[in-house]
Amino acid sequence: MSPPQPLRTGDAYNPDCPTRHILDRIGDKWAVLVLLTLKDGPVRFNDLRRRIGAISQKMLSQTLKSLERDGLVSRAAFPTVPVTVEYRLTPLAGGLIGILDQVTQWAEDHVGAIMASRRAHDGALTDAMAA
Amino acid sequence: MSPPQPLRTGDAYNPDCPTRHILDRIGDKWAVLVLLTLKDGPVRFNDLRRRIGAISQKMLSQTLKSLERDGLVSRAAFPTVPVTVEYRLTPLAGGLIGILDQVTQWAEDHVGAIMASRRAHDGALTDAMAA
DNA sequence: CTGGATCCCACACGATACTG
DNA sequence: CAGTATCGTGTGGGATCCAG
Repeated sequence: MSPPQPLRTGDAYNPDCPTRHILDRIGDKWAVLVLLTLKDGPVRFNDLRRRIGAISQKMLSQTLKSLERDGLVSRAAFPTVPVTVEYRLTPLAGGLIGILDQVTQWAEDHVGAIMASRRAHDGALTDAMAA
Repeated sequence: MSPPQPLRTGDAYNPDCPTRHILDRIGDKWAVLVLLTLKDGPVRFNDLRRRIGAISQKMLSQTLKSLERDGLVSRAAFPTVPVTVEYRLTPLAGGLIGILDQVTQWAEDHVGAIMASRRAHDGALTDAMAA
């Protein structure tokens, strides 16, 4: 079960491998939150801000720009009186959302076990300290 | 497809929600890489280091500790002459690995489209500058 | 071999102020 | 409303040295 196996196919270990770029994007907490928020349809800038709540406008703007650059989000501006801008997922992002949903589902299903493990671990440490 | 729907069940937006903790863990680049490396069986500390390559021993140690605390990885030390330590996935991590595999698979499948989007985007910018 | 402890700095991120 | 620009800082994380 642990053969030599020098390096896997796509090999995400090599920083050169573009797969790492995607991993980094998934690793971006704000990006994931934004994608999830856009799941049910187009949302305007300040709406996104309010929905996510904790995000600063700088990070939101920055996150949206990088997501747009990656072709995961599209931007549409309407020349209304105060300008209106809508963000929505692109078809490309569709498949990713499905996976992200699985992640959040898994998280909801197992967060109990994980928190329990943390308490057990921390408790063991505390006990060791007391001993 | 875009009803009011004030807030989703688990609501990952609220920092209080423990689901966010899991998201943050997934958001940890090194943690994901470590989990993926452990997928095919137990691996020793320095083996992990070499396989991942770019990681510093500090981050590896730190990542392993937090994964162990979360009950996703288990540690086994053998009192051999130079001490030997093996890390392996716990059953709890099993389901997560499946999802992580989907992520890497998706990444491999769509990295081309994403890189193309980036080039198109950057090219458009460059053109705008030149104009 | 498996880590822990320290030093240190780049940079991610938040807060604030300003523009179209 | 939808951003951009600037500044200050907290800290993630690398490099290095040391210990069991």
